[in-house]
Amino acid sequence: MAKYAYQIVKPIWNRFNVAREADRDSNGGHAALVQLQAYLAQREQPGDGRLPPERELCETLGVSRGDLRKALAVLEKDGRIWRHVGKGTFIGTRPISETVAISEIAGRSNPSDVMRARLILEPEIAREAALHATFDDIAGMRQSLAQTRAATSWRQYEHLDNLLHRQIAQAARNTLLLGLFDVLNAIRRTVVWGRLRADGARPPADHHSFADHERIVAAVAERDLGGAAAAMRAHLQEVERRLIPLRQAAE
Amino acid sequence: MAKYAYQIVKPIWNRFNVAREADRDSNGGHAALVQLQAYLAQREQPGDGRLPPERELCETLGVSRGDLRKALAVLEKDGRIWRHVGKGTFIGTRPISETVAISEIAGRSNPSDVMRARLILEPEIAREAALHATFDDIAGMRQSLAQTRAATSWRQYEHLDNLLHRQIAQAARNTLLLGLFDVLNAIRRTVVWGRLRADGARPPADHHSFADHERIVAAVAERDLGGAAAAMRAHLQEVERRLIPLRQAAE
DNA sequence: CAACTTCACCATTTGTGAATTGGTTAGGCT
DNA sequence: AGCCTAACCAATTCACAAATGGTGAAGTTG
Repeated sequence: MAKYAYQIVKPIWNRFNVAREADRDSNGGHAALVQLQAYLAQREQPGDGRLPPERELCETLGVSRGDLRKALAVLEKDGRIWRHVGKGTFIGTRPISETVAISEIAGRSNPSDVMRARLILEPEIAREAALHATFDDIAGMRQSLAQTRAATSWRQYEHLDNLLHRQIAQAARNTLLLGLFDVLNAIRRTVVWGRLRADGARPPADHHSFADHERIVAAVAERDLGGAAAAMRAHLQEVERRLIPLRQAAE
Repeated sequence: MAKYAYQIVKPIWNRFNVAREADRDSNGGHAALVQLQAYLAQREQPGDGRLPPERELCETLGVSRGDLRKALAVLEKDGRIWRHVGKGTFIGTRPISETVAISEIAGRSNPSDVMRARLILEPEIAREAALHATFDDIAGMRQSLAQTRAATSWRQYEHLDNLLHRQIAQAARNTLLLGLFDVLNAIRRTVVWGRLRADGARPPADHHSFADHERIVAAVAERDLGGAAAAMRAHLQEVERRLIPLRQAAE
């Protein structure tokens, strides 16, 4: 299966070998490097910048695998290629890390950081939601709102609260903002992990969040951009205010 | 392979069926729900909170798969279980994904989404930076600023521009905001990948970004919170304005 | 003896195909 | 009209083989 097209480079080992001075030692590696550079230079670009496997390439170039690896190591240090076990050898710089570890960020963040980030992101997301929400979005929010009031346990309430906030983020119709919201949310849940409320089996009927949430959804439904943002900001500030005594009690 | 131990619950279908009033319709779903709740209640916790597959469980409980699925849907909506195709059904809340794939978000985002998100995040990050930046932070920004002016190629300029914006985010002294900035930045680089400028070998001396950046850094240095946010917002809006003709030219 | 060559082995990744599992639909039945 | 059954669909998991860079041990050569 010859996926990758490449041409054979005639060995020019001897030419360079005898021409250089004081290379009684380690000239093999240098010759392989020259061979490899010549190979790369005359190589056409197949889009995918993958080189043949070492075991093939060393035969193609007429050098041993050890020497080829020395040459490849030089090019890798220069940033001209990058390698990975099981993947192969590729031309160019190593691609940026494809994934972000939630726990890594969460481990260096505290609840205050989380609250600050929420206060920055979520009001503006609510503003976008007020601009882009569909009727179905709003209907879904109203349904969650009603279910939130009917929650019979804090656990169920927090699940529904989560759902409502995410519905708002989804209504913003911006997958990137939704992605950032999800990242922030995952970190929040990691940071406040285990911080359960024990003061009552279910949220009281006059819990501030019910009215807060209603104001937010109402503003979104009325396409009141500023009102949605303000309502969300007020809600989060109230949540923050209630969080402080909890933290003090934990000390 | 019976990985999961569970006991058979004797059908109590009839008891509930005849006891309820006015349930000539849709009592099947309710009976299945009661069966399922009884099953979950008497079930011991095997650490792994996995339930048997639907096809087994409906036989065990003596209900049809359709009714079982209705009951499972209710519990899922309550946040008591979570399900996923190919994985199974599990007790508890859906686990948060430990890693977020950049390309997954980037693949569903467009440059407009990116710009909107930047306009939301970065001005507020600049505000935080104005509040928390140390002298070393500001000195580093000024150095990057000077290097940006001295860039000899667009590629080098963009590298330094990147660095400056990240220094600002770092100065906010909020690892969570910095993490969100990094995520956003990685997505931005993926979305606009390959959108290279061909109109000149290096940025012109009167490029708007130079003055923009100077205003931002100056506001941060003077601890002018609102000024830093406003300067960053103006900068990004200018970037956005310059982006539009590029997009039109691409059509 | 020092360097090179060759070979074997290791850890990671990729690819493939079968089996599993939640989600959905069509047909028949009560 | 609603329920049941069966079949199918799509996503996931699992096991296994092949591919690939990384490493070291033995033999070879000058």
